[in-house]
Amino acid sequence: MFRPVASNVDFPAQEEAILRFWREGRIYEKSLERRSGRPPFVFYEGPPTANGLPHPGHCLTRAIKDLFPRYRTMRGYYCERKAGWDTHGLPVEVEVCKELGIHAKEEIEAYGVEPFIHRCQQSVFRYVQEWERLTERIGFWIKLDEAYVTYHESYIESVWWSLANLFNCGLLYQGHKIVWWWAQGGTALSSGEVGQGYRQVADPSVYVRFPLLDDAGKPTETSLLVWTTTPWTLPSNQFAAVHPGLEYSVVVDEHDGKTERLIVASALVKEIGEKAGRELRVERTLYGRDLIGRRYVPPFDYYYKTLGTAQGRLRAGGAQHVAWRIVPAEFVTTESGTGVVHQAPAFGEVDFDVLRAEMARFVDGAGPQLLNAVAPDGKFTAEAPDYEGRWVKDCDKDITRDLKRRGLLFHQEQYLHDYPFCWRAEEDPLIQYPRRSWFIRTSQFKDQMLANNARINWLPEHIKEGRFGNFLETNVDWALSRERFWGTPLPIWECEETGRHEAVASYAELVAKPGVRGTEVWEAARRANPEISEHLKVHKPYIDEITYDSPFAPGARMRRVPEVIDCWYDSGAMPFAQWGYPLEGRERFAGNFPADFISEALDQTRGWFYSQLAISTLLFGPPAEDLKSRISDLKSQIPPTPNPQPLTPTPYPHPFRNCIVLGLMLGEDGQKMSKQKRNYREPAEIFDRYGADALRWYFFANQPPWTSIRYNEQAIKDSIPEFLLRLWNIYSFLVIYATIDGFDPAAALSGDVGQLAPDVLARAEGYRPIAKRSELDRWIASELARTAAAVTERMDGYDNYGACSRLTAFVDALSNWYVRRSRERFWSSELAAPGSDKLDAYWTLYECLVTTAKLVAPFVPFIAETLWQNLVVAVFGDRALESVHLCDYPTAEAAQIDERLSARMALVRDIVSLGRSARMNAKLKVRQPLAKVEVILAGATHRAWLEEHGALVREELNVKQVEYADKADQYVSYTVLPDLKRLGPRLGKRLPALKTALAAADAATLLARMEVDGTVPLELPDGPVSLDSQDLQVRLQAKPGWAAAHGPGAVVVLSTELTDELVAEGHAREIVHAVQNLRRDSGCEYTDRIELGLVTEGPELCRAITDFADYIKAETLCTRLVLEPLAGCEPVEVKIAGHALTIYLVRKSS
RNA sequence: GGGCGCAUAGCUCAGUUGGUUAGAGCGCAGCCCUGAUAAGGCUGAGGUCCCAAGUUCGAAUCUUGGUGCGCCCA
Repeated sequence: MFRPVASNVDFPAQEEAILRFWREGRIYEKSLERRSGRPPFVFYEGPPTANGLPHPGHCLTRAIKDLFPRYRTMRGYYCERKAGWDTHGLPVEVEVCKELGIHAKEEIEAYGVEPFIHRCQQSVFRYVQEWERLTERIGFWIKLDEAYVTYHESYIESVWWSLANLFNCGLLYQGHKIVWWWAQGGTALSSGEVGQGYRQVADPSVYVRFPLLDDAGKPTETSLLVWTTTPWTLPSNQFAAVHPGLEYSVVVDEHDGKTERLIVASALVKEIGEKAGRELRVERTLYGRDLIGRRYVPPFDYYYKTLGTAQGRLRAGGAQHVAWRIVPAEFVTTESGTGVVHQAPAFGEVDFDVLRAEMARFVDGAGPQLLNAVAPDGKFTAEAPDYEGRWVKDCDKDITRDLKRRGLLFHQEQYLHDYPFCWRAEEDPLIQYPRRSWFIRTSQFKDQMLANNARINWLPEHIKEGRFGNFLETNVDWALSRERFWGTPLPIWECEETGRHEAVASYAELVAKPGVRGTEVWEAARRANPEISEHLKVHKPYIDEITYDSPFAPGARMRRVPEVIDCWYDSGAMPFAQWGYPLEGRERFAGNFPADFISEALDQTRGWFYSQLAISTLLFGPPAEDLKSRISDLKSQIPPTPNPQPLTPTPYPHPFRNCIVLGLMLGEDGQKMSKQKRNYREPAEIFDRYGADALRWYFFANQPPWTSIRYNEQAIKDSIPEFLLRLWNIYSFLVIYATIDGFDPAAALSGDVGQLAPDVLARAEGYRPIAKRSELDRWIASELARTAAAVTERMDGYDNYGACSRLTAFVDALSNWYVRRSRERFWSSELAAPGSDKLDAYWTLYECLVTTAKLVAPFVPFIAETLWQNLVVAVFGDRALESVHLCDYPTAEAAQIDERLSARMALVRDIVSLGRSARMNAKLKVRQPLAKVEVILAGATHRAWLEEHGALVREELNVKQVEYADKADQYVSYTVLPDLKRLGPRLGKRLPALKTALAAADAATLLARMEVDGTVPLELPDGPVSLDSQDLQVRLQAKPGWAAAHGPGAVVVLSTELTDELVAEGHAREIVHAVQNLRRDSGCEYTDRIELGLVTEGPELCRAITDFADYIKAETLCTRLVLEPLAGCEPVEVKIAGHALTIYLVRKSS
């Protein structure tokens, strides 16, 4: 038999027990084994970093990542879930630095790269236990002990293989990148670090003349007026930028007896004149585009004197001067400055983009080169001899003075703005500075990435064209390298003599190189400390020690470049690197590419979503048209390696087909979740208080997953009574009565029952086909089938929210209509004999619960398992599947869907609800029986059926009689409304006229006509219209003066007339109610018998007691009822219908 | 400064190609049940759908502009 169900259920404790069961029973593994050989459903785990603690936001990610794989597994797919950890990157280094109390790069070097790396490796799993505990506790089934780890050798070698491929295809190149640079510390800062260091400062603001040249190259009287707040960048000036669409003015400036002409944006003429304290007269205007290409003289001639006349050949044909020209730029505005922007590409990212665009116009090598008169230590180089060796910011004053001396300074002032400083050395301003960096030529694959993106199913959809699509549109080459220590080493070796490069695809390939040396460093380290991880072999500093003979110059050595790579590349490579492909795992990779499903939060748009798409498109997509021939050439030149070349192109989309982009979770105060603010509760505590199912249901059922939600503990708590407890109560109800009645499905079914599918149940002794059971049973069976169909459809479309709302509605229907309406069937003294209505009720409720357990299993896996364990395993033992998660997801039994019955029952529920509403308005308690209700229906479709089911409504509304009428003009007024959705497209502008005509017409006449003819002609001002029955909707409204309530489909009118007998019955019910309260208060068991003495002065109450004595006795389990006091008890006085009633209650026995 | 998103009841959130009276849960008020009982149920009050303009026969929904908030980028 079923195990008894505790009345006060402790979900968290129960979940812990289920977790033990899953673990010990290897249920996850078995769920996979059952599906082996079935079509795969491929899931990729976006690797979290385990060097920080997980918070509730991570719970959402892990819950969603569990939901769909679980669902698909039940739907028959084979869905492996391999965990992964992201282990590289700056955050790890920062953590270690904190421990060591150091900051700067050279401090790390002083500490020693080798011990530093060891510490990094040891710290990456600092919180892995917390992560693993969270993962298991929330019910995320994923293979943690076979997790891929981005610092492992096999993973790194996969990454190397992919980079070598890109290198060999010419897609990896060295260039410059402008970074925020801490010159004193000699290191670049991440954007996060830069963001922390902004302060308001006053910088010099200078307006400088750049004299224009005429076509012959001779200086003119006209100058560009250029504005900058960094005078120290002027020696490295290369261009002046204007907006092509902006209007500029040539202004005449007369001062000190001189006349000169300046070019500034028209919008700024007045402001600049005011600053200088002079009247600037506009001579003429022109557009920015008219200026483009004009040459000028830069303020310093350090480079100009040698390169001033240099020209280069253009790709488009012809030649042009390489620098000191006016160039177009969209970013130029008139919000500050002059509208003409000084360009020093070495010291500004947008400036550098301008340079890059200019370079691209010239044939290779013929265009401008980057000019940079500043060394990495922030001091001028010998290229600016006047300032050599001085910190750039210290030179601002002298530079300004020099400009003034040479008559180039137009105006000077102080400018207050926000400028970043180093967060660890507050006095050091950061500068933008070019660093050499390795790039992936992603911009050449923009179209391919867009085509790939177009095929991905993004949820929500706007990500595709919005945030992600826009990001791809503005794609720039991926700056891959990092001048750091803890990361995947860039597998490129450089010839110390020629500077030529070679990429290495694996460790084996490296050590097989001719004349290889340096492997002994690692071996010695390993001997000295056998504890150190094998995987560190391919990391700095050991890998840097390995050199080999250069193939490019006899006698020269190949040495690794110093950089490591962006850790986003690591994670983006996981589709193949998680298997160690191609050295290992070729079949695993082939069988798991692309992914069917991934999900991460919105912040991964430019992170993991992009890195995966970019790497996959470059490696596995069809190559860019203009690269095709080049790549095949290159491929033929690639020396044979043990590794295969990229696969044949894989059709888009890859590497993922469906992606749910989760919203960000805010703290309870609407702020970002933050450890300092403590605006959230630790996940472990949530599990202990409410349980994982409550949290999961809150995530799945309260909103679509992509809405950014405010963490709301009350809402988590609420998912217990709203869903879990409601389901639990139904289950508890069944177990209580099944135990009393001895309902035992296992006794009725022999042999193996598997997952207790409908066909198996049908074999059970006493199980009648559903079609032969009562209407209520058929109704709930229909609801169950409809729910299964709807949930499946929604979940196939990755709509967990829609699926949950259907499940909620079903559980509500089961609890608040099926069980409530069936209670008497379970209580009846009838035996649960074969063919009996009682047995039908048991089988129906049992089947509903078993199927519901399966339906909710992916969402709330714990309660589903608990139900299955008791309803199935406890009785069938090993004749049934040992876990609900091994079952197939229920499919809708089409034969059991009865839409008409569902509609009818919905109508009954509406009518009952209306009746209650009417009672409430008339202040007639449900305990007061009424003689009659009249129900007026808007349509006759279900009337006959309803009339046969009067008992339902009678009981629910406590009335003696229900009458149906489809016309009842006395109670009801009719309104005939047009179906706008139907008529709108047909009538368009004539709709208002139609509405007026309908309002004016007599509804009853219209309806009568409709009944006879099927159509109604209507005369509108601009001609006649014919309406059919579907064009019109009838709305009923209760006329005032009746105890009535109206809804869309019906009006319910109460007969409020009370006979003496009805009143007496009402009183009797009140008395029963009072006695029952007293029974409870005096601690009676349900089965205790009592004796009652009821004493009252009120004649009506007396009559009620005498007339309904038997009823009162039966309801209250009373063996003796008298109208006088009883001894041996405390009398209790209550007031009923205005009269005092004294109750003497004596408890006898059970 | 740019991009993307969000704004609906006191709170947390739904609202399905524009359609008649905009929904749920919680909270609140009133009531019911007392054989699911340390539960459960019913009914009700509560909304200028952020503001403004536009498109349309009709706008919470589409367009434009604005305000506020969040995220990403600069």
